[in-house]
Amino acid sequence: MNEKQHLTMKDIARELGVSVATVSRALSDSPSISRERRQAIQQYAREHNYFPNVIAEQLRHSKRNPSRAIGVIVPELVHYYFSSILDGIEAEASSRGYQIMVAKSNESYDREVQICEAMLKNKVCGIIVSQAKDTEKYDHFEHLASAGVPLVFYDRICPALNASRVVVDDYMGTMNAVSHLIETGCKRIAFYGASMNMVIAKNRFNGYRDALYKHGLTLDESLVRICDNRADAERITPAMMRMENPPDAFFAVNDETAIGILTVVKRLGYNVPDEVSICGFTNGFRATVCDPMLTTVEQRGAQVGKEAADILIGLVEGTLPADHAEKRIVKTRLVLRGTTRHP
Amino acid sequence: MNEKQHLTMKDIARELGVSVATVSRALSDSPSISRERRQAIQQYAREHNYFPNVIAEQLRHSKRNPSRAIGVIVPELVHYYFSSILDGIEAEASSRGYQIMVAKSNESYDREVQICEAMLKNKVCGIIVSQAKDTEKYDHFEHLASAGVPLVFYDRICPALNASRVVVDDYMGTMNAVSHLIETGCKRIAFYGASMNMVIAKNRFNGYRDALYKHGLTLDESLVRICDNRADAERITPAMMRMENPPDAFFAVNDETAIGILTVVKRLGYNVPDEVSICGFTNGFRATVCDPMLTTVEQRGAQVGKEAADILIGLVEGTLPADHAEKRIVKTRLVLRGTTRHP
DNA sequence: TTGAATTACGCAAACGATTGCACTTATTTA
DNA sequence: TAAATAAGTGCAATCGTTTGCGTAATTCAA
Repeated sequence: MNEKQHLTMKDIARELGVSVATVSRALSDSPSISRERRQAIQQYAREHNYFPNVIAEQLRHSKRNPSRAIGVIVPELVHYYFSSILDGIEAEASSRGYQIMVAKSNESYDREVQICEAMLKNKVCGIIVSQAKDTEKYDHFEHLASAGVPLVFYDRICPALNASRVVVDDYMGTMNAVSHLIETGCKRIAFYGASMNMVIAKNRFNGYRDALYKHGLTLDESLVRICDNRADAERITPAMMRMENPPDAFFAVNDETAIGILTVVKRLGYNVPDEVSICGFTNGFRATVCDPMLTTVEQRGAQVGKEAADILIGLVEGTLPADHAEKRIVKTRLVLRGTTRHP
Repeated sequence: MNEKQHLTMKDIARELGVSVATVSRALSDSPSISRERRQAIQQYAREHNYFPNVIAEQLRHSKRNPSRAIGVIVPELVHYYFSSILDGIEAEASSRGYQIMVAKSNESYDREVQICEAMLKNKVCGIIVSQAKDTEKYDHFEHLASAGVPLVFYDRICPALNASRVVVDDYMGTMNAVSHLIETGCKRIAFYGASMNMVIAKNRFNGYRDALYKHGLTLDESLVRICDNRADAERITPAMMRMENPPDAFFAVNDETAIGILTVVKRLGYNVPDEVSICGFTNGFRATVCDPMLTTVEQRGAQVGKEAADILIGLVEGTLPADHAEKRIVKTRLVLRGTTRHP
């Protein structure tokens, strides 16, 4: 019933009394095989549902043709932004005939190194990666690069490496969002961001700062906090609101944090958005679930993934020169909802 | 700088003036090679960071050793439950030395067939799959099975095929949830479920029905609706509440739908949970974001994924007999929050 | 009829690794 | 001293394909 052994060209050749070479050529529709034989062989193959052994094909072609598997390293899987990116990568890859091999770094440097090794062994044709928070050494990436495996960074890029990358426009995204808060009457805007050693965190902070300056406001350090998750937001926000001159708006580095702020602010009896405005960053599932719904900066993960895959495939197929570092920036979009006032 | 060409055994052999066979044996630490040579070869390999070409290894071993890549087919990626499952699969797979190859069916039968083909070509050692909603033929799965590729279904199983599977206990999960609604005083409980041609939808409905019966309530068909997303929920719920004898509770097939109900019910001025109770199914991101937070049945996607990977690897490695159909059921857990009353 | 051109195929080497077998030395035993 | 044993290597086939080259059979032109 279940004939484990796949049919090979050799089998077909034996059965039809021709050589393996003839079978190979017939199946690739080479004109150097007579029409009748070609058709006979193709028909036999079809009827016995032959399909080529890619392993062998790849081995034969390893010099010229790379594999068609793209390695994707993602810090987390159960995460709106990252799964959107994965979705974008998968869509682009599959539409261009590539498969994706996915591994989760769990934000750990060691795991990241392991994964690179495994992917290299599995002969991926290239790797799309967002660095783990943990990662401060780049030797594993350099090693890949010198082994000729194209690398594309997304989200958390590696500033020390001049590699291809696609990021969202954190600076402008934040700048626009904070400008919107100011333009709807907010004067004291708090900023909850991630630790500044990540490039994206710094860019968002700069966008915040410059939006304030642009509108003639001053930066009050007491309104700036390191905070990028809900639990921390719920912990530190009450104190923030107890200040003698509390904020009238919050910009949070992601939706999750914004929701934490919203929860606390509502519990403390403030009206959102009239007394306190809140703006997040991501536009994930959560944004339309809370009450009022969250104004937030849409991060367009699927687009990021698509661009990353596009660059990688370009690098693999030689459309882009191998030594070229392609850098793309995906524009964000401010989505206005109920946690901010409207002009 | 960037020497594309990987170092092969042949290179090492040439450089050290020995045969390829000797290199192979030395690297596998065979005692039949003299200690000095063995060490010299190993050192040379290490210094020039040689690593074996898996393609070639696999070709050589294709008879005995399957590959270590697991194919995973998922209907959607940007989805809490499915990304949780993916997370569980990835964790189990990577801890046991396997990679995962992911593809998204987009709920389309045609795409599903394509993917199966691609995965077969890429010589995955087995496939973990949730059927697309669309799928009603199973030939592609049977084809895989007869090619000797182990198959494990999760979530949406294929009832016509006696294959391994892991599902959550939809029946008991729903039964317990509806019982909880009844025990906290609800008498008219509406049911929003998916189309009954999916097994999981039917199981959930049966759980609902039996919970009613068990508590001496009767099933009112006018309270049962086909509805599994937020937009539909927001569309049909107002009419539901305008009935002369409106429901005092809702059970929804997923959190998203439950949120839709919650939004409408709150807007209509009902108090949740005092006048109307709501229970969802999933326990995803949304559940803790809405106000009040959602009582829901936790679906434990990561556990489902882990079990599925465990079965598949068992099948691949022969721990489980190849013809055996292992069926596992993951217990759900009712998470009580603010949208239902507490005893 | 003969040489050239064309057609249709097979041979065999490659891709990179593994492994049974044979072979050369060196060492031991009788 | 001859023969048996052991230790250390190499040869060559193999996994399933692809492909340059050679060659037999056929056709064509002169």
